[in-house]
Amino acid sequence: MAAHPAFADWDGSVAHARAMQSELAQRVVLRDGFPKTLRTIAGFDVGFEEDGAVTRAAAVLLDAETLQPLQSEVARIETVMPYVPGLLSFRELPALLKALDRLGATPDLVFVDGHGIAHPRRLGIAAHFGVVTGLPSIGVAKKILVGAATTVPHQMRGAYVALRHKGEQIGWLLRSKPNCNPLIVSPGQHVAMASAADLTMRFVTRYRLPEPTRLADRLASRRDEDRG
DNA sequence: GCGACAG
DNA sequence: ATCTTGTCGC
Repeated sequence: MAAHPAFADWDGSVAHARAMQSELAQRVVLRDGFPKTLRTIAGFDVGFEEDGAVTRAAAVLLDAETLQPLQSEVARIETVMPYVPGLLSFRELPALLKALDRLGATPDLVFVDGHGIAHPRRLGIAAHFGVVTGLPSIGVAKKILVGAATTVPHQMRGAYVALRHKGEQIGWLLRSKPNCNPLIVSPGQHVAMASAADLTMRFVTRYRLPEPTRLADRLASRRDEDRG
């Protein structure tokens, strides 16, 4: 099934995938582990072609200071698994890792479209990506998978409220843009809960999505009649 | 048992 | 995720 070494020991079953998530979740560290001054950051997202038969991942490297894109890569692989809520990383991570490979560079921080620890077993695709690569990561999703917030964030840009699940905070609902649905931001690897929202807002310009994820989104989807 | 369910 | 034009609201 999966062709990437990170999935070499997976027997292909849903049960084993869940067990692997629980084990990998133990390795997630919620402590800021990135340079004080970010040099480069990257955004990752996935899209599909050929009716889902082909998985296409996009990676965009940006200058953390100017937010200007420095490099863009698109990787394609044969789709390895259907979409199953909670097991998204087993479907999309192989392609994302290939895109990171093509990037060659080592960004100081990575943003992945999807959840970090805001997941049933605390291992959303951004957290999985971080544990496997060792890179600091943050998950930026558009919808909640699990958990709930007591209130909604104020309409002011940058406002946020906690997303909780089973007695613990698993992320934030962040109003990145006024009058737009809040983003669900959660730490992946080497990022503290308290820093996740700030770090994300740091890269939001005039759109709902932060630049890293927004640019990767355009490349992964077929909106920008593409390249690669 | 019944719904909810990232992309 | 993906198929797709116009339209309402800030």
